[in-house]
This record gives sequence, C-alpha cells and structure tokens, in this order.
Amino acid sequence: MSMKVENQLADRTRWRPEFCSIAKTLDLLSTKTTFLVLRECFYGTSRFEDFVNRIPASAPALSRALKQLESAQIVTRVPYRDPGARARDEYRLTPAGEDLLPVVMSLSLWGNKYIYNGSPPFSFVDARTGQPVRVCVTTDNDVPEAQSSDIEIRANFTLD
Amino acid sequence: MSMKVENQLADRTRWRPEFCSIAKTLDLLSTKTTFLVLRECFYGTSRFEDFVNRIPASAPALSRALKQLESAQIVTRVPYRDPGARARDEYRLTPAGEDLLPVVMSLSLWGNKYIYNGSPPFSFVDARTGQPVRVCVTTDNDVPEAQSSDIEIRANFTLD
DNA sequence: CCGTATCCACAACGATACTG
DNA sequence: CAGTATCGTTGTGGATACGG
Repeated sequence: MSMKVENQLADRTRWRPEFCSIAKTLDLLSTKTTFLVLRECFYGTSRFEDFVNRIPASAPALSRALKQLESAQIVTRVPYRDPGARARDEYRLTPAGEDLLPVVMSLSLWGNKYIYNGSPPFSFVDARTGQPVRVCVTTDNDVPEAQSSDIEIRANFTLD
Repeated sequence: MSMKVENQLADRTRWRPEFCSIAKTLDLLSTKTTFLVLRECFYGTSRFEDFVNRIPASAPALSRALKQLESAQIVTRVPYRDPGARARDEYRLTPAGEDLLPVVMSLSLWGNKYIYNGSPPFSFVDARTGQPVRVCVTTDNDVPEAQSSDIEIRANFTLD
C-alpha cells in the first residue's frame, strides 16, 4: 500500500529536500500555532484580539504566526475602521490561503474519526443540504468542490 | 469566505482547545520530521536505514518521530527477516495512517501550485489512466476515492 | 547494521513590559 | 486595544557514543 514510482529517475530523486513540496509547504506553516491561526481564519476570525482569545497561545506567538503567514502570502492585512475608532488592519486569507482548506479539513476530519472515535464535538456539513463534508483524494475531474463558505460547523453536544 | 456557524453554542465553544480536532491531530504529528516520515511511508519506505537516507534529519530525530507515530498508532512495527540476516522490524502504516493520505497529498499539491508555481518536480497521477490526482473538499457521496497504491509519482524533469 | 541514550546548541514559546 | 521587543525557559534537533 504505497505509491508507485514511474522510473529510476523519480526513484533516485523524489526524496531530495529541494524537490520536496511537502517540506517546503511545512516550512511556511512551520509551527502548530500557525496551523491554528489558519484554522481560525477559516472559522471567520480576522482581528488580532480574536485570535488571542480563541487560540491557546500568547500574543507574541500569534503575532509571529501572523507575520509568517503574511510573508508566505497566505494571509493579507486589510484596513478597516470601526465607527468612532481609528483605522486598523484585519487579517484575511488570500486565494492561496483559501486553497489550504483541504489541509485544515483533512486534519480535522482525521481527528474526528481517530481521536474522537467518530463522536466529535463538531461536525462539518454542507450549509444547504446538511450532507457531511468529506475530503477525498481522487482523479475524477468532475467532483463538485466545496468552499469554506459552503460549510457549516455543527455542534454535537449540549451544555447544561 | 469563511465557515458558517450553526448556533450560539457552537459559536461560543468551537475554539476551546479540548474540542479542537486539529490541535489534537497536530499534537500527534507534532513536528516537521514526523510529517516527512509519514511522506516516506506513503512513498513505500519501511526500513530505518531508508528513512535515515531519505529524510534530512538525524537518526535520533527519526527514531523519535517513528516512536511518536507508533504510539499514535499511525505506524506499526512488523517483523521481517532478510535471508541470512537476523530478524528486524520494519515500519508500516496502519489503516489510521493510510487515512492521513489527504493530509500529505493536500500539503504536497498546495506546494506544487504555490511554491513551484505549477511546475513542480514531481506530479501525482492515477497509475492507470495518467489523470492528475486532486484533493477535494466535497459533500458528494459518490466520489471515487484513490488509495496510495493507485497513485504514481511522475518526474517532470530530466538530469543530464 | 539497527536503534537508542546522552549531551549540547538553537529555535519557539510565555511572561512581562513597553509604544502607538 | 493592537501589536512588538526582551528575556528566561522549554522543547526539538544534531553529533557522538554506545549496545543488540
């Protein structure tokens, strides 16, 4: 159960670090905090204060993670101004950032299955049909692809 | 462009660390080296020496990563014996480990697109049809899902 | 050769304090 | 409130050495 290799050339070179797309992508996302910032972006968080409140990491760590994502062009700062307040920036996913949705979703769905053993606190469903969201590896060209805005977060528990 | 939230309950709780499937999964995969070990497993690597030769990390780091993956039940040791040599163990993905394919593939495909700008050193294609492999987030139930053994690694370059 | 323990170096984090 | 600089602490990696 592993991938096939086309030829000797690929066999000899596929592990070279300079050719490894996974290693290079992980360099951009480097730390766990960075992944969690990304998660929050998909959850709709955009302001620094909210990142601080919603991620178990310190403000300096989050500042570093946001800088990192910004320099990787995964996140971009956009100005906003609350009524009566001075202009500030918020952090939004770029199109490249949006394209990381499969990474975030597949990590989450794997944990739902193997850590929460199929009874996760939250599920992701199609906002209109209620169908569960899946991440699949496929060679089919015609798969209807969901965007983050098509996805709804559903709680599977109640609090007292 | 972000996910919707079903209700106030979900809105108040989705960032709590104890409910975060992504954080918990990342705890298991903790480090970049661990991700690269996982990559090698999908590439068919199973012996310690090969991990050492194919991943730019030291033997102790790889030993730690393999232990980590083993305790997370993503990888399992299976005995083997080369003719004339003494019995040893090799490392193989469990079914849970195989289910991390979308994580590995989505990281790789993202890098192929945004780091190599669409001209990556390696592509992943269907071993029979040659169709490019994709990772998609979908709510469709009928998507034909590819396994790692259906995927071929193709080199997009030549050496002198 | 397979793999791990030890030890040192460095990188990332948190607490704190500070500026706009 | 929105960040960032500093600094002590911790965790992760590499070099080395060692045992099965």
